[in-house]
Amino acid sequence: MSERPALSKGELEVARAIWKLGSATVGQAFEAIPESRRPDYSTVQTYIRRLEGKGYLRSQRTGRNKVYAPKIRPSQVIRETVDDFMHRLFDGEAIPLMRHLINDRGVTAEEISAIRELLTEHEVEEDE
Amino acid sequence: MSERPALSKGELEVARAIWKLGSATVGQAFEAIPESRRPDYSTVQTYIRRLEGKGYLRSQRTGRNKVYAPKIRPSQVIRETVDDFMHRLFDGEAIPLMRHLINDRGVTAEEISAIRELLTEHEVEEDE
DNA sequence: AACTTATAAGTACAGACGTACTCAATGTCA
DNA sequence: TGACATTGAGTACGTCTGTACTTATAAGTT
Repeated sequence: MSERPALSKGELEVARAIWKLGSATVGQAFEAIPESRRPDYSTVQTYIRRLEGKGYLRSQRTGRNKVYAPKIRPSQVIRETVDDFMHRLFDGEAIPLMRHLINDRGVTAEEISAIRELLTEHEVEEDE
Repeated sequence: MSERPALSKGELEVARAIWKLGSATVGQAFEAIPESRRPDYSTVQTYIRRLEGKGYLRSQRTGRNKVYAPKIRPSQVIRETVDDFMHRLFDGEAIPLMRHLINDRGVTAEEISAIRELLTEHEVEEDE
């Protein structure tokens, strides 16, 4: 089961940019990263190279360019990443994390309603 | 604000052990880590040394022993850690993370009720 | 007092990571 | 066609991290 090395922070940022675009060249990924956090072009290049090495992306040449796309579904990567995090900080249990999010942080009334809706939607889906 | 270096995985595991105990010697922290994940005693020692260096723990001698205790409130560290994570994976927004927890993972009916209760409790508190 | 054990303190070391420079090749526009 | 921009590929390098060994010392035990 999933023995890819985990994503580092920098790699994750870049991977997310590519996920959002669907697929992208280094330049496009670079542009897609918010300027405030954007590292050097060559750094992005390095992250992408490593991402491909780790098995998260695959590439395909188009003329002289290389287009990178997810090799593993982003949703799966996200799930694994959240799982790992939840294990490390909350013994793998969702409820304590939820409790933290709800209590130890300023949740607005709207957010509460939003969450309630999520719950209801989820229940309905489950019923089908 | 908070310019401590972040916790590494190994450091977090050990820090959590100490948090749970309130304060502890290296040996006690070592024992408190589930055997399955427990590294060498000296590794725990190293993590603790680094935790103190990073400013997360402080120590106090008791005879020939050293007792380590949190220098920063665990709740704060947890908040910062969750925040950082949320930023890196969900642009800092709680709702998408919640949505993920609720939808993209098997939430049981009981968990849903539990979450509803959390929400209600939170609202009540807020009203006081 | 000698032996064993726990703890402290220091050192080590490879691999991961953040970060970027260099150079070469290809494409574009004046 | 010559200069500039973009991209690819390779290289570099210090710090952080996981992981542990070693040495010294203080305590408790026989």
